[in-house]
Amino acid sequence: MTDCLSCIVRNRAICASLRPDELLLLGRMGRRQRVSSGHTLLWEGEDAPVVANVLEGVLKLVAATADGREQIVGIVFPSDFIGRPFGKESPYSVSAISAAELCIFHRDQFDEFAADHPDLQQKLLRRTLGELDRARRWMLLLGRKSASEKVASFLLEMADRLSPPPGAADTARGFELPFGRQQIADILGLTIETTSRQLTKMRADGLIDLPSRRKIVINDLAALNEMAG
Amino acid sequence: MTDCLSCIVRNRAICASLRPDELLLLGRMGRRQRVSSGHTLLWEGEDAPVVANVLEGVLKLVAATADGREQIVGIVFPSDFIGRPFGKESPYSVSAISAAELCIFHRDQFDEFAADHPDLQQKLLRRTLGELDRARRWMLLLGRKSASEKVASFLLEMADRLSPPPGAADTARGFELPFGRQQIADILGLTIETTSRQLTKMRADGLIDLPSRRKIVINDLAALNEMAG
DNA sequence: CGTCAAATTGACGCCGGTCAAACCGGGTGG
DNA sequence: CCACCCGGTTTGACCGGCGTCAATTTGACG
Repeated sequence: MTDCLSCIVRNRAICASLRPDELLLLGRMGRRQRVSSGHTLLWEGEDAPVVANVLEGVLKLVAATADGREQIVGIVFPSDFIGRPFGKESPYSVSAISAAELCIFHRDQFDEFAADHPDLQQKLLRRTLGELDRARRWMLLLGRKSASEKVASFLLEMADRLSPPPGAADTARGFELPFGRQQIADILGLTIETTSRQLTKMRADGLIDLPSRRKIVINDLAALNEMAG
Repeated sequence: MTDCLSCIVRNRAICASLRPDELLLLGRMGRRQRVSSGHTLLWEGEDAPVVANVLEGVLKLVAATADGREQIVGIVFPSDFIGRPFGKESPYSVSAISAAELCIFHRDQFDEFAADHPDLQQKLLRRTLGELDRARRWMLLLGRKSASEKVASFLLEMADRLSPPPGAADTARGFELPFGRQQIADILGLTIETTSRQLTKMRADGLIDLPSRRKIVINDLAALNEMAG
């Protein structure tokens, strides 16, 4: 049985709204599962029988055109929720981009449980409203920003979401992306070449350092903010 | 006092979840308001003290860059809900693009009411999840589709959302857009010139007719679907 | 040190943006 | 009824940013 009380995301996931006895009930419905990097949980357009909380790792939500062009439409971090309550099929696919651990529920069981627990449903509503806001800000980026503005905006958002908490051991500024270049391109609606060129130019201009393939160090936050448009 | 029982959107708006006595309570909190085309209800980044149901008319949600480029990030039709429950400021502005009638609530009063009415909150959650799905499909369009694919996708979506119900009086195929060319461009992340050129080309190719500035008649649905990518 | 995928760099072309001019339709006033 | 006006739209000419294709370099790992 799943031990929810000691769960790493106990206080951050939607479960935080539940009392211990309710948590026990939900825990009985859930099942922990490890998935390896690259594994696809839900397929675009297919029936989506499960929802889940993310305990560890990072996943991407991907929409694709008929001829295979891909756009990443969401990034899922630990304590985030995935799947589509109250809907049969997923409008995008969900894949792990790192090894991940999930807490999985059958969708209809979860829906039923949620209907009986308004606080859980409110947490889910708050989260969904936040995701919607984020998606809409991203639409501005995709529709109206230039390549350099896109990359600058991306770095700022990632610095915000990924920077280690201020008191962390590594005093080294900077953060490690969970993405490769192609995935950054798929997030920004660019090609991998354009993405790479923009990053190289920013390094040449001294705005950032790129100490390894996936590490980013921001040298000039103000200039980056300016550039983000 | 607002008479909710006879409201035009009684059965389609989130209020549909309420019993007559609950509706009476909510009705006391609400206030009907007409706004004229062009009026902006909420400003991007400013405090958003109200939420509302749309009874009549069409509104747009707009995000903008510092230098004035605009992207429409949502379109709001009758029975849709606007505003940001559980959040102080609006991440985008909301403006009427036709004369409109709204049913307005103070945000914190509404939040409180919603917390006590799980069915209302569930309706709101379902709606928000639907909006999120729509926003994400639009991200694919903005990030990865060509101008012709964008315009074709737009026409199909509008045909779907705006076509008169099958048994309507006007047997004339087609529909009337609530947008001008500039607004279509702002929806698609294009310029007005590119949008205009694509529409003209589609007419030249016989895919559509443009009987007046805002009317669209689709002649070849299959070809349009093909073109949408 | 060898291997291989990922990333970078370069050369080139095209789609869609920019700027400018012409056109259209609907409303107003003579 | 018609001339005029004016915002919205269309059309044209031009050009630059970003995509495409291809070659090279890098760095992680055995």
